[in-house]
Amino acid sequence: MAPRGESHETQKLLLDAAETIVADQGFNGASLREIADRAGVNVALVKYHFGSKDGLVEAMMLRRIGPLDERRLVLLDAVEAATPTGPLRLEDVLEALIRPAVEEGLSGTEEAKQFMRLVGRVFAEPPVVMSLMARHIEPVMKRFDAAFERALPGFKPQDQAWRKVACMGVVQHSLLMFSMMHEVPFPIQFLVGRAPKPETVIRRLIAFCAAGMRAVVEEPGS
Amino acid sequence: MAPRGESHETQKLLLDAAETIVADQGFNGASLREIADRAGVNVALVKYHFGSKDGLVEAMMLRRIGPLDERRLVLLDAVEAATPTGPLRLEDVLEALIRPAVEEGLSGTEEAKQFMRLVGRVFAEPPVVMSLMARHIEPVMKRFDAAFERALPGFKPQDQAWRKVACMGVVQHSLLMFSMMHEVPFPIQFLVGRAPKPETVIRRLIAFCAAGMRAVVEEPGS
DNA sequence: GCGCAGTTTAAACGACCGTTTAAGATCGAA
DNA sequence: TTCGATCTTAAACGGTCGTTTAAACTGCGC
Repeated sequence: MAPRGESHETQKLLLDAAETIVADQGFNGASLREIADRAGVNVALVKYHFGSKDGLVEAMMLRRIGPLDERRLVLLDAVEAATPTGPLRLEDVLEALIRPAVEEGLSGTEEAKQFMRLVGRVFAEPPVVMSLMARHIEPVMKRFDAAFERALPGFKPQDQAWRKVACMGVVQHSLLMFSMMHEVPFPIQFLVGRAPKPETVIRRLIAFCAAGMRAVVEEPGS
Repeated sequence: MAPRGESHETQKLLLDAAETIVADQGFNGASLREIADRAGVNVALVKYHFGSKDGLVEAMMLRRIGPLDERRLVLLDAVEAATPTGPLRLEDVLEALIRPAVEEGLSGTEEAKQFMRLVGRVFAEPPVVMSLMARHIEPVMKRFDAAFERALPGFKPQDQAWRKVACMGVVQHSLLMFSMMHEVPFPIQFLVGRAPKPETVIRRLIAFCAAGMRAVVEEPGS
């Protein structure tokens, strides 16, 4: 079809198929034959274009992680530029963290939604997937650490840490639940109502996380 | 060794081994041969005692889910009994939800900790695992729904729903992070400090979730 | 002693896995 | 046309999977 140069078409077909199937069944559950079938290409092309299953999944994740983290940093840059000194508004920092993820997960292409599902369960994946994600998100998190310190002056670093973990849990779990709401075999009924608009979700998650991060923990002196 | 009657010993060995290995590698990644090896018994005994891999994992989960949910309901009963009418204290309801999970996940036996790791990633598992968990936790969640309505009167049901999802995300993700902190190959460095005591974690998560649940979301009128 | 149900064992079954091979197709360049 | 790099193909490789088989072992009632 398009022989000369690199056949980006076949690669794209494989990456798209991998996104759907890996998000659905996880790294171990997704087989190369199923991915290749969905892409409509031969299994051996995985080795040819990506070297191995690990290589395919790595390329699949890199294609999405980059733009997502970049958007987060662009938004964070804007927040920091608007307030060069003094405390940042906590809600603004949280929005830079949350908005790109929600927009990708709720109103992106079908493949982008699938990818956000995978992000929500990345800690369940083998080291190949997990460490790749961790490696790329670490410098972004360092930037947000500094921003949270400016937004919540007076909080000790270890207090920031667990609060940030809690926020990531809110975002990941909420996106995962929204993505699973539309699956037919989803057996949990305690999610009432229809899927809200992305802007609504963003406002809700920011409000929840901001209140949680500002929460004061009473000391055990009692 | 103990032939007559049912050989509960072999079953326990298999369940313990399955807990560790399934929590580590997920349902798809854990092989029966590895589980049987760790248990020190023959692979065929899985079929004999549990019928299949599905049966083994199902039995493994039921052994833990029951006591965990029971403790949650006992605590919730106490809260409701102490305040038969009028609004409940939100922190008390959250404690009934959070305390049993944190205590199991941070100070239980090694196998109990492993199980809580699995709970934190249950949404990434095949329907066998996922639907089983969902089926058993649903009636418990119904009870907590009613309790949250009493604790936050004036909130609409769909507002309760997403807030509860956010809380579950906080608890699951935090426990998962704590359990992964102690793994040597864990590549994420943004969790500073040592593992805190369970009581500290419980107070923190309750404070974070309570503040988040009370948070008011500004309406889009702007 | 023998029988017998409960339990354990080693070995094999077919299926699927990720990977590899070697040959073929397809085009632009010479 | 011939060459050669790029891309694709069908088929097979060794290995592991969950499952199954059939035979052995175990301890109690008879």
